[in-house]
Amino acid sequence: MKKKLGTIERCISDVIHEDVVNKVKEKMHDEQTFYELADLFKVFGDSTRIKILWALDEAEMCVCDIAALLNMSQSAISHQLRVLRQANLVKNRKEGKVVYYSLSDEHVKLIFNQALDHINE
Amino acid sequence: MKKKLGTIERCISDVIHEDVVNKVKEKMHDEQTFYELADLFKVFGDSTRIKILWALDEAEMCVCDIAALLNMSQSAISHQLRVLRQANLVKNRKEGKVVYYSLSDEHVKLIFNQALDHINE
DNA sequence: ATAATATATGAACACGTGGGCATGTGTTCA
DNA sequence: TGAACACATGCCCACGTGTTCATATATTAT
Repeated sequence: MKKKLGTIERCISDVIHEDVVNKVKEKMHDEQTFYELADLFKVFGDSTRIKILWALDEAEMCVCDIAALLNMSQSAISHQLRVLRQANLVKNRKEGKVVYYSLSDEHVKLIFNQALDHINE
Repeated sequence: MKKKLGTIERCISDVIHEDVVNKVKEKMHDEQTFYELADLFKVFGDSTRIKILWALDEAEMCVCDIAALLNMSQSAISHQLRVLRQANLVKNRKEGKVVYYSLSDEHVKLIFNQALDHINE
């Protein structure tokens, strides 16, 4: 089964398993799905945001509370909450000057638990 | 219940819910656990790596195969495989010149599925 | 209205990271 | 032994991102 690939600079060899590659290629999701997945995980990929999400799973809290809990500036927390909002991971409710944040769905906890399972071998 | 916090520049107010914060603080995981979680998600937070992981869940593949499948350079794939190896997400098996990669455990797929659930509302 | 306070946001900066390029390592084949 | 090839890796740079600082917005109290 000879290769008839044209002038591709990468890995032109008979070792490449064209059948496998083609089979996998057929089953591939849209490019966009992978980007969306990566973007979601990107949001989880910061310890500050992880802490915020974990904390909000324990209790609804305002920005002040979270800043105090994590010993970080209000601004930093606010910026991160924005990211979490845009990713639809948290929702908020306003009560006077105070804005209370909470998780917007169950998936967060489920994903966390799977990840913890992995970390703990 | 007045605040007795010293000279902290952040959010010194009576609105802060000290009881809630303290309760959540008690239940907090180690700092390190959060970092490990974030680091794991960081690995998932790149579309190239996501594609590689997804592909390896479909079939064991060599570096060449993956590069061809994703239409990327061998170097780029190799760099990313290194990241995945260091995160213990993939394992490899050498056969002559060719190195075959595959997923190292089930968690990856489970985490993916939860994430897809979230994306699809 | 003015002051005080909770939160949001824009600009700027420091830092981390993905991938290209060049090269090194290990293996097969002539 | 030497050429060809699969893969790994170090260096580099362009780009993205988290936090700080300063400031804006919204709400309450005086």
